[in-house]
Amino acid sequence: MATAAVDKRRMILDAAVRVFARQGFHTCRVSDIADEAGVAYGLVYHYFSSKDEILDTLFLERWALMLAAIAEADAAHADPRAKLRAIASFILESYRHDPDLMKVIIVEVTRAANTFGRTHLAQIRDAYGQIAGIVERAQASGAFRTEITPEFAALAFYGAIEQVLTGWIFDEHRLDEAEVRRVTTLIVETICGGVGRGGDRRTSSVASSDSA
Amino acid sequence: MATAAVDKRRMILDAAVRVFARQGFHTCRVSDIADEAGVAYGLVYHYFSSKDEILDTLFLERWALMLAAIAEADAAHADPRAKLRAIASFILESYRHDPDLMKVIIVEVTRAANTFGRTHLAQIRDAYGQIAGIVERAQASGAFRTEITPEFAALAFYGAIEQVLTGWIFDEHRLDEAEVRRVTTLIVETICGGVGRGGDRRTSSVASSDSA
DNA sequence: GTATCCTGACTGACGAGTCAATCAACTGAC
DNA sequence: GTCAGTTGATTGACTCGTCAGTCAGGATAC
Repeated sequence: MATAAVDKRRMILDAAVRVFARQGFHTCRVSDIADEAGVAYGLVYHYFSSKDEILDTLFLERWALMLAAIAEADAAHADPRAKLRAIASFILESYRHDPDLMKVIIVEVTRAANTFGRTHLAQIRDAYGQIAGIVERAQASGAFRTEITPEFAALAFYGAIEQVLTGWIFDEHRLDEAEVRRVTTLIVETICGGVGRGGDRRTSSVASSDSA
Repeated sequence: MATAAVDKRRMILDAAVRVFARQGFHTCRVSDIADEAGVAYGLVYHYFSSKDEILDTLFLERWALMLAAIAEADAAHADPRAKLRAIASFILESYRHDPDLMKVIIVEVTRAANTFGRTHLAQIRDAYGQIAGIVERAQASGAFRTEITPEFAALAFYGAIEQVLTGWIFDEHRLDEAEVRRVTTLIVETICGGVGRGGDRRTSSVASSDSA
């Protein structure tokens, strides 16, 4: 377990991020990853048992940070709006620091949990669940209105963020800190405040238009 | 161009939807599609020049309907909320009628927009643009508030819908008409009204917290 | 009779994963 | 301090299954 050994493993993972982002997981060859990492083909199989395991590792590493960030956002703030802001900010900062990695996570894993292991699906849903919990407690405390289910609010919140990132991903948009702040505000404002005018709220009409 | 010929082409496309949904585009073989369609392998290449072209065709067919539905929703209603409701309803109904097709569109095309033709990307963005246009005009007429940019509102709206569908896709959730109505209401209510309480609106704080 | 539909065996390329061999660092025996 | 022995890192040529796409020919319609 020499330092050099650890470095090579890391180099392969980092190279894989760049290659997956550039060519896509299915389209690229394992030899592309080895070449990008400046490492012999066989070494990839010394550290990973398969091409899939490389993607697995990248996702699990990143998602663990994500879950931790959500838990921390929940713990660090009292105001639910501040909690959501912290989560949105974390995800946008992740993209700012490593757009390739976020591209891989979103394009290859989040949307592809189909063919991939069901394990990832559980992890992803864990994140939604935590966000829903935040909303639920905000409703219980009276800070958020109860017409919208917590699970739905969580999906809309995460969905809005992912859609913004997806838009950026394909034309390799880079952000600065100011834009992260601006977009974070926009996301939280949209989900919490809505796009309609204040007087346009139809709180009572929700139940009536929802028959059966 | 006999009727039977048209039918075979259609049969291949329909079979491809089922196979792509079940196994994923990259994982499945062209022979799987031919088998599913009850047709000889070679016939697939009589009607389509490549495996990619099949997916292309499915996407373009569906997306044309999508764009038409958005245009119609815009034309048929005066109230912007009703317009958004019509669009959300159309997408959810599409899922209700053909979940496999929607799964393929969302999972395989969004994912492939990377390696796939930029044409699709333009088509997808066209839809966002139209939705943004609806929001923009609603703001001009005073129905929607102007703190949230139309482009952003469009992303959040579409993102929320896609996230809900993505959640359903992986556990093959089927809906009835009542649920379509219920979820449509939820989406429109979330995007237009927001999850926060009425008094929680921070209209003026948007500009102040957004430095630079 | 010819144009289009249809068949399925075949091919050629490609790429994931294997493996036998080399190298580098350390270990302990003398 | 050095040398055989051991363990793990590293290499890249090779194997072997897989599959997209071809093609030569048969069936069917008009």
